[in-house]
Amino acid sequence: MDSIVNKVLDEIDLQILDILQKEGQVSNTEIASRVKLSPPATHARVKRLDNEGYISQRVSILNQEKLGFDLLSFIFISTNLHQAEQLEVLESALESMEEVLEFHLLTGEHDYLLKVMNKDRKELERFIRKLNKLGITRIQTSLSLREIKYSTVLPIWGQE
Amino acid sequence: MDSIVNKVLDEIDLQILDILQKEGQVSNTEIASRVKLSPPATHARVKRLDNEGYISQRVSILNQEKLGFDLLSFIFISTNLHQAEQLEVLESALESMEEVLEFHLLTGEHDYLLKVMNKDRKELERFIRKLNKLGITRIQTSLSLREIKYSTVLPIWGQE
DNA sequence: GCTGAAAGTATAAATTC
DNA sequence: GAATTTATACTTTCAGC
Repeated sequence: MDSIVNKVLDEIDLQILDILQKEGQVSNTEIASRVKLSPPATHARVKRLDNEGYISQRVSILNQEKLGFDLLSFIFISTNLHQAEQLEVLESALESMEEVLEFHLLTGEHDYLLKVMNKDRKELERFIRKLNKLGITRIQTSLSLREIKYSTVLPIWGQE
Repeated sequence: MDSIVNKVLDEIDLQILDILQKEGQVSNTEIASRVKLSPPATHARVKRLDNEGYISQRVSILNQEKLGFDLLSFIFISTNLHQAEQLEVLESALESMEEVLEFHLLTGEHDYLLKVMNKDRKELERFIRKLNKLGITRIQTSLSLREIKYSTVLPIWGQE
């Protein structure tokens, strides 16, 4: 046995979640046949998993290249802000920017990592200028030359 | 006007893609009413966008916390491998690991960034040991203390 | 791209195990 | 209590226009 998970989710629930996280489009009927349950029973489980918050959202992943997004950057930023309010302002400002795809507080003193998607260098430059106005003291930008893997799939069966 | 995009995709196509990337579950009927087209016309567009590869995949995003994934890390690795074959072996080894959610080649000499999801420190330690066996000379690990934002949505309307 | 009809799904209710 | 079967509403999808 593994963790808390198995106390509320059985094997079939995990199977369903794993199907959904890999193929969001698959029909309830199809899931039912794969987990060897009737469609209504399966549907009830999916609904339960949804209501209980195991499924955060269903989305379509668009093709970055075909839509002209050629410039993915990872930007480390540091700040010398210390008051909680100031940090909150900074965080909500960055969070609301659509080009910011991910935003993490990292270990260390007020070090953040941003994953930023832009169409081109000009847009990235504009973005970095916006950062400068927010009380950020240090900015270190790394460009992604090639995205080797991009997955939203959690390794729910563990790894060996 | 913006880019190459608008030569093959009109405003309605972009609207459809934007709806889909934010709400993968929404029905064709609903999309149709939002873009003010009939369901069949809308369906034909969605199918076209799918066939032409604008939609890479449809997925469900699961709740990390509820499934016990408490440890998200960003790992920078460097290698002194230079032969293309060796690098390919390294890349495909890392790509196939389920705990590796993202994998990017960055600017610089053979510097990669990994986004790695683990349940706990023990699993992360096991993962790092696996890295050591692959000819990686330098490993720098940053832990995410808090995920402030996580989005798969491309800013297709541009940013201001 | 639209309208209207046919096929296929999802979902609710009633029943059984 | 949970899954199944039966029945209904909805959606997708295929004609013809």
